[in-house]
Amino acid sequence: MNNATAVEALAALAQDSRLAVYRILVQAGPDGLAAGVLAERVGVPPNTLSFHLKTLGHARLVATRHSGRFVYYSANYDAMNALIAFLGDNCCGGRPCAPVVAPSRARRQA
Amino acid sequence: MNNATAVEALAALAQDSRLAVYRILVQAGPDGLAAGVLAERVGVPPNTLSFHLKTLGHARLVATRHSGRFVYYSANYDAMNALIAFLGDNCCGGRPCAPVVAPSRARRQA
DNA sequence: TCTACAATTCCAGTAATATCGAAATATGAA
DNA sequence: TTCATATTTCGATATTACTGGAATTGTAGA
Repeated sequence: MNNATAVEALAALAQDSRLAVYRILVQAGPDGLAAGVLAERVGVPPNTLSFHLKTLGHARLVATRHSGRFVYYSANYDAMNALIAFLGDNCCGGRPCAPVVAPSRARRQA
Repeated sequence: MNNATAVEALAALAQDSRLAVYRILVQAGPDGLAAGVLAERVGVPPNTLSFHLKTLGHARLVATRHSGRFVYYSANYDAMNALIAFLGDNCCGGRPCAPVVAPSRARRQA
């Protein structure tokens, strides 16, 4: 993870519809949801959502799986964990501190 | 934390100079750094950085402390932890899952 | 008070992003 | 093949964001 990659991921999430989609996918789990279902749930036209899904995909925050006419989108958990680790990297210069932002041991192992 | 607040925080971080500043402040710890020091480290004019610091401040990601002619900026760790919790909320519908994005027990207690 | 310095605000130009109608692509069913 | 559905691409417009020079505010020291 580097600055540019992190900016791309953060920018992908920094939009109403895209953040809503991402959270729905995190809650939906590994199987994901079809593009049309997401469009209806978020309340935007399918073409507009397609644009946003492309943005999330290019940032590697979501993955796609094709099944017949449907395209299922799912959250990429590894990308989020890497982003969180990057944001909290070397928190407080490595000294022990109460307000830790660094990933927990469990998270790093995931 | 709600969608709009999270979007504002993510948008604040989704910019090269601002992300660089934020990470420097996370590593600097609670004492923070003066605006001028940040401008020099990031390599942008003071007025441009001031604009970016205002954006980070409005998103509550950084706090300010005045001391004489200097203004010290520091990272707001609570805001980041709240954002991370929001992003991983109800991961996989609450079912136990390997790729957890939800905050660790230690993080929630911080 | 006068000067120096830190930081911010103002302003204008430029660039990037969001939106959605219409058209195109692709798969499945009749 | 023909039709219906799912999704994406195209194109044009509107909105928002980034940048940095110049001017301003505020504090400290001579």
